[in-house]
Amino acid sequence: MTQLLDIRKPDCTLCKLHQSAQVVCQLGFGSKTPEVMVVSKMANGKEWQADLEQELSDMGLDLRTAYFTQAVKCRTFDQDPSNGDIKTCKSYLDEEIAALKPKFILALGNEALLATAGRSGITKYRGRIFNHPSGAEVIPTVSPSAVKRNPGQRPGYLADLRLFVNRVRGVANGIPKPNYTVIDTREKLDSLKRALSITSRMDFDVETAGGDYFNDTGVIVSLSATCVIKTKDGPKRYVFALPLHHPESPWRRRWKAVLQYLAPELSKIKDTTAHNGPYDAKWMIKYGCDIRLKFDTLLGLHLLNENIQKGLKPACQARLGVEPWGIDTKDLLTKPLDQILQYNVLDTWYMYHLREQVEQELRAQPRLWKVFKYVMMDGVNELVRSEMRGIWLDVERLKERTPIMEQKLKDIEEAIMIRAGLSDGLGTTFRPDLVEPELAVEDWPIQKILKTRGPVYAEPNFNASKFARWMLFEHLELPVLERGKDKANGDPGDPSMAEGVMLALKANHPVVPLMLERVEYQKTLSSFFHPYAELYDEDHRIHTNFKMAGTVTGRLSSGKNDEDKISAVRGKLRGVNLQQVPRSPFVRGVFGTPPGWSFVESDYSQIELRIVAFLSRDPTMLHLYKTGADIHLATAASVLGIPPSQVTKDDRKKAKAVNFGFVYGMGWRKFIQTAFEKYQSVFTEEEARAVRTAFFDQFSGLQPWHQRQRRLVNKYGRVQSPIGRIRHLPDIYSPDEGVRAEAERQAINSPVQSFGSDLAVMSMVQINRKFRKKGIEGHCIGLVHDAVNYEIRDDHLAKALPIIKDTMEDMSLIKKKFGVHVDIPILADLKVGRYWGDAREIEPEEVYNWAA
DNA sequence: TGAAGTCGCGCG
DNA sequence: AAAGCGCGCGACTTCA
Repeated sequence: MTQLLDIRKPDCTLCKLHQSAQVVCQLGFGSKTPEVMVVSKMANGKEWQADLEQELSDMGLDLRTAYFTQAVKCRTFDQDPSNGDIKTCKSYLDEEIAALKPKFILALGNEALLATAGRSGITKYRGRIFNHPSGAEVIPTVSPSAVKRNPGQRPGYLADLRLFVNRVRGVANGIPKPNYTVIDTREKLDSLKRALSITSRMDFDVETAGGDYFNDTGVIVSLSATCVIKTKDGPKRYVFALPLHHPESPWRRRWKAVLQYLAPELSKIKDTTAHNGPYDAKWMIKYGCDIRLKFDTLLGLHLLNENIQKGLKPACQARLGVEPWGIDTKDLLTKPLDQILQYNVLDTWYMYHLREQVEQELRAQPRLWKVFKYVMMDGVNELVRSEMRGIWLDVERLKERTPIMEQKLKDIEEAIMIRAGLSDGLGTTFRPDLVEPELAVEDWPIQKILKTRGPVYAEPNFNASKFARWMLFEHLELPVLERGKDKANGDPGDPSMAEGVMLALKANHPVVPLMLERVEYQKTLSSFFHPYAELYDEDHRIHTNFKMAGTVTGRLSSGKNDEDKISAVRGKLRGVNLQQVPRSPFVRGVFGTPPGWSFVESDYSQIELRIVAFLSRDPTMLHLYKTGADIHLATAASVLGIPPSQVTKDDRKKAKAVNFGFVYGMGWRKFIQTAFEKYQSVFTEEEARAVRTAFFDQFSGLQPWHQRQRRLVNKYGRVQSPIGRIRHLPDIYSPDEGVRAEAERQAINSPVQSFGSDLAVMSMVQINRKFRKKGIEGHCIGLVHDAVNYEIRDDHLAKALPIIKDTMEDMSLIKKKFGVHVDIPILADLKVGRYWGDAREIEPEEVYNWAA
C-alpha cells in the first residue's frame, strides 16, 4: 500500500471540488493485488455497494481479487464535478491503475467511462470493451444509482455485469469461430449456386455503402450467410462471404449480375433469418432476390423484452458471451475487403446462434410465438413491400401549395411585427436595440448574433427563441404565467411559450393570437412541405421506414432510417414519418394516387374504446356498443347534463378527450388543464371532480378494471394483451411513488393499445393475401395505428372494398388463432378518393355495391 | 463543431 | 394525495 499512500494528496487544489470536500483525494479499497478494478463516480454514499458485490459474486466473480475506487477522488455532496474536473482528477486514477495493475476495469456511469475510456456517452458505449493504456480491459455500464432510480435499466445493467464477469473468468466462448468460403472465383460462384439450391435455411446479412434501396445511388458491398444445407449425411452448416461492389472484389463491375445469377436460388429459400431484416430484405429485393423473412432476431428480442437494447452486437455479447466484433461501417469502400468479409460473416454466424436461443424462448411461450409469427413476421414482410412501393405525391399540388403557405407565413410575421411596434409596415423593421435603447449591444435578442458559427441573421425568429421571448415578455410586457425548468446554474427557466400559456394570454395582446396561428404555418412548412419537396423519387413517391420494434406496445413507428438520423448522405433520400401528416386536406391532400388508381383509407371505428369495453366488461359500454350507440356522444350528454339530441359536434369532440383521458387514468387536475388547452373550457376544481365522478359512475366497470390491472402489474411486474403480447413494467418496483403510479397507468393502457395495433397489422396481412389470391391490384401504402391505407386500381374497387371492410371487422381469425372471442362489434369506416385528405366517406351499402 | 437534452407539436 | 397512453422530429439551447 505504500505506493498508494504516495499517490494520495490530501491538500490537492487542482480543481474546485476540494473547496467543499469532506475528504480530499480519497483512494479506493480492496485487494492490494487486484485482478479487477471497479470505478464509480464518487465515494459518496455508495448505498449500492453491497448489492453490486452480491451480484458480481453471484455471477462468479471472486471478490477477493477486486479493488473498488472512484473517478473523482474528492468526496462532496455540494458540488458536481464537470468533465474538466474528471480529466484533472484522472491523473490520480491513472496512478492508482499503474500501481495496482488490474487486468479488468468495470466503469460505472458516465464519469467513470470518461476517466477510463476517455469518452462520454454511457448509453452509447455501455457493454462495449475498451482498452486502457495500462493494458487493462475496460467495460462500462450505467451507474448502479441510475438503475436504482430507474429499475427499467436493470436488465441491461445485469447483462453488462455478466459480460464483465465472463471476461474476467475467461469463460470459454461457447461458439467456435466459423470456417467460411470467400466466393471469389467463377468455380466458387457456381458451387455457391448449387449449395443455395439445397439450402433449407439461410441466416444472412448485407453490407451496403451510400444511397438507398429505392434508387441507384447505393451499392451492396458484400453478402454473407450462414446456411443449413441438406446432405445425405444430414443437415450441414455452410458459411460463405460473397464480395460484391468493393475495389478489391472480383465482381466489382458485375455485382448486380452476380446477384441476379443467384437470385432464383436465393428467392426459393423459405427459411431466412436476418437482424433488422427489412433493411437487408429491401436491398435484396431491389436487386432481384425475392426474399421473404421467416425470422427476424431483432423482432424476436423485442417481443421477449421490449425494454432492452436490440442491437445484434449487444444481444450476442450478452446472450452468447461472444467477444465484441465489428468495424466502423462508415466508408466501407475504403476498408480492406478481407476485414469487411470477416465482419460480415461474424454477423451472420452469431445471428444464427442468436436465433437458436431466441426461437427457443419464444416457442416456450406459445401465445408469444403466435404473436411473433402472425403479427410480427407476417406483418414485416408486407410492410417491406409497402415501404418499397412508397406513397404517391402530387408534385404539382405540392408546388402550388408550398408558396401559398410561405406567403401566409410571411404575411403573418409582418403583421406580428407591426402589431408589436417593431415594424412600420412599409418595409422598415425597427431594430430592437432602437426600441429599447438601454439594451446593451451584446444583449440584442436577435436570433444568433453569431461570432463564430453559421450565417449571421438579422431577421427576427418567431419560434420559441430568445427573440420571441424578448418580444412577448420584455418588449410587450406580457405576464409570465409559466417558466421552463430551472437552468443548471439555478437561474429560473425561460418564460414558457407553450400553446396553453399562449391561449391564456390571447386577450392580453393582439400579437398572441397571431403567434398561435403562425405556429401552424411554420410547422406545415418545416415538418411537411419542405421535406416532402426533397424526398420524392423519380416516380413521385415518398418512402417511409416502418419499425415493428419501435414502440413498447407493439404499435409501429414510422420515420426515417436510423442512419439518416445521424447525417443525411448527400443525394440520398430520407424517409418521412407518415403517421403524423396533418389531417387538414391542404396538407394530407398532397398525397394520393396516380391516375387510374384510388386512395382507400379504412379506419377502425373507436377501436381502443371498444377494446376497453371488451376487457373491462363495463355494462354501459358493452350495451352502447352492442346497440350501435355513439359513446362519445353519450359521454358528452352525460357530462353536460343534456339530452343526446342537443349535443353539438364540438361537445362530442370534447367528450372524446374526456373519454380517453379518464379511461387511461387522468385525474381532475389534468382534466382542467386539457379542457382549457384543447377547448378553452374553464372548469373549477369542484366541477372537474364532479365530471370525473360522473364519468366513473356512468361506466361503473372501469375502476374495477383499473384495479385489476394494478394488481396484476404489482404482482407480476408485467401485463399481457388479450392475445398474449407482454409489456414488462419493471418501474413498478421503483421506490418512487410517482414512477410506480406511472407504471400502473401504463399497465392499464398497454393491453388496449397493443391489441388495437395488432388487429390492424393482422388485418393488413389478410387483406394483402386475399388481394393476391384474387388477383386484385391493391397495395398497402401504410398503417396509421388503427387505420390501413391502400392504393387500389379503380376497376378493382368493387371487389376490393368489401374485402377490406369484412377482413377488418371479422374477429373469427382471432378466435381461431388465439382462442380469443371478441364479443363486441368491431367496425371499419372506409374513405375513397384520388387523394388522402380529400377521400370521401363511404356508407356501408356503397362498400358492397360499388359503382364507378 | 457535434452531441445531447428540452420543448413543442404533428398523429393515433 | 395525485397521476391519461404511445410515438418522431424540428428548433433551440447547452455542453465540451
